[in-house]
Amino acid sequence: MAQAREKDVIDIAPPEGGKAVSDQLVFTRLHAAIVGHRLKPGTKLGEEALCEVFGVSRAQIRRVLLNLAHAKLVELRPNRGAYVAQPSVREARHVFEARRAVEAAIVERAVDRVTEDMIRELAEHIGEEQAAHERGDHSAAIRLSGAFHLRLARIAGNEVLLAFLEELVSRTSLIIATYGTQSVSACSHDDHEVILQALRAHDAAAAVSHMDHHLRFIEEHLQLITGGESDVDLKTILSE
Amino acid sequence: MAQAREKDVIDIAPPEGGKAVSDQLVFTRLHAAIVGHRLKPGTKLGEEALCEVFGVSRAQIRRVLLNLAHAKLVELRPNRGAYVAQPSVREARHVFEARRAVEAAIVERAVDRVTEDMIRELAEHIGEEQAAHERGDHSAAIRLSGAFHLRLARIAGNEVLLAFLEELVSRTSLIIATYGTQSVSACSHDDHEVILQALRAHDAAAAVSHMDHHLRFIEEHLQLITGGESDVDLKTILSE
DNA sequence: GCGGATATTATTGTCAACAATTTTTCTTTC
DNA sequence: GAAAGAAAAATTGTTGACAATAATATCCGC
Repeated sequence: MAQAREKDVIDIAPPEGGKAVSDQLVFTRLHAAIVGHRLKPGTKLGEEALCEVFGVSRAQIRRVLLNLAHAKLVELRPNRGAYVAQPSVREARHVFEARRAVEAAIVERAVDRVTEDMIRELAEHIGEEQAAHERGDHSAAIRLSGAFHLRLARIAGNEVLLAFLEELVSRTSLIIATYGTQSVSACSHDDHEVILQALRAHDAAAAVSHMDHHLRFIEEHLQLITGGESDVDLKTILSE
Repeated sequence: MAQAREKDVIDIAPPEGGKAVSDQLVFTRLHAAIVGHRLKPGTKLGEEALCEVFGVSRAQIRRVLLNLAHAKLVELRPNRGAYVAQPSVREARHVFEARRAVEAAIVERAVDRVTEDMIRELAEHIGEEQAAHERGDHSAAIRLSGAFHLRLARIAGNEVLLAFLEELVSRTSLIIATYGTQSVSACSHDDHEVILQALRAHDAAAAVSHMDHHLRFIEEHLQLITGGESDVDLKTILSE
């Protein structure tokens, strides 16, 4: 009887299918932790540990880790476990190059589709970004900066490009965690304002150009010195 | 003793971990079957059936289906099973729009990096395409056509853009399976030749333009009439 | 004979125990 | 005391049984 009551309580507690939601939830939490620089690149993600943290089965954790690996945020080493990915310099450059291409396409389409309401919302968003920055909330600043780009992608109205950008924004955040200096997130926060101006003027060429410069600026302020993975070089050098 | 010997033999037989390979192999086989139009959109992919076909466990099939779902070739309906995806008209248009953006970026970079050897290989490839086409080998023609675009992506030298295009090419093939007419693969097969000419001349603007027209041409020859999912429309209409 | 409710079957989803592999710890030897 | 080797512990990978859900068949009343 006491059991029956307890079961009822449990049934009420999670309003929607307790299991499927849970899968998404674990993913989101880990995703946020990695993208928010709380889980640093290279950190081991032991299955048992994650099971205890989230109170779920290993099978579920395993599925989520597979999804995170697909998002390139986690690296799965066979028989060795899951680790927060450590993007190489090469990979970082490719991500930025791809981002410039994808965001150029997005901005071009956004210029055509943006409305007055959207511009108002974007301006508001930039306000939040600056607020987070002024109060020194790094974590929020990173998140909001990415969110701005994703808003443009939604305005562009192409779900495939949006999905691509979601992946690229997340990976960018991981790249910044790996190679970023303090200055990175500190600078460039009114680049968004300039882009918004071009959008307001429906000037596609200017918008694309500003976006391109914005992304190049961020990339240039990373420590992407080739040969960062010196131990690998040493190995190949010493083996002959 | 006999066991030890047998173990050695086994260690030699499959050069690389028999299990991990198997995972990849099942994925590749299913991927090829879907992209090659042998498994039509909407086909149910029962777990038990796949287990028998490939002689593997359900857990493995499950993992592979998750990967195929991530590649957007399979749709996983909770508690209902896995089905070959049926891209909507909207989705198809977004895929083509994204492809134009991604391939423009790829071609721009390929123009700068292409060498004489590569141009020779591409010309050879186009020859194979035409040969497959002339002998009426539809399946090979589709595959080779996609492969041509992926070759350009490899020449462009950006692994992220390559991964994006791999996804888009596969999805395009599924879109053609869903909305394609006979004419689609029949036409446009010397568009590749024109693109190659622009590459040979290192004319970025021309290459991008030709690629754009090539992709638009394919898209236009699909039956992407909006409202193709008429049953959905009926439902919403009749419910009020 | 037809529509609806119920029982049966088949299929998907989950879990816990077991096997295989890697990492760590503890000897042993020089 | 350090290096190599072996035993132990911890962790990942796999399998098969069980639970939950959806699809199908059967039965009953009209």
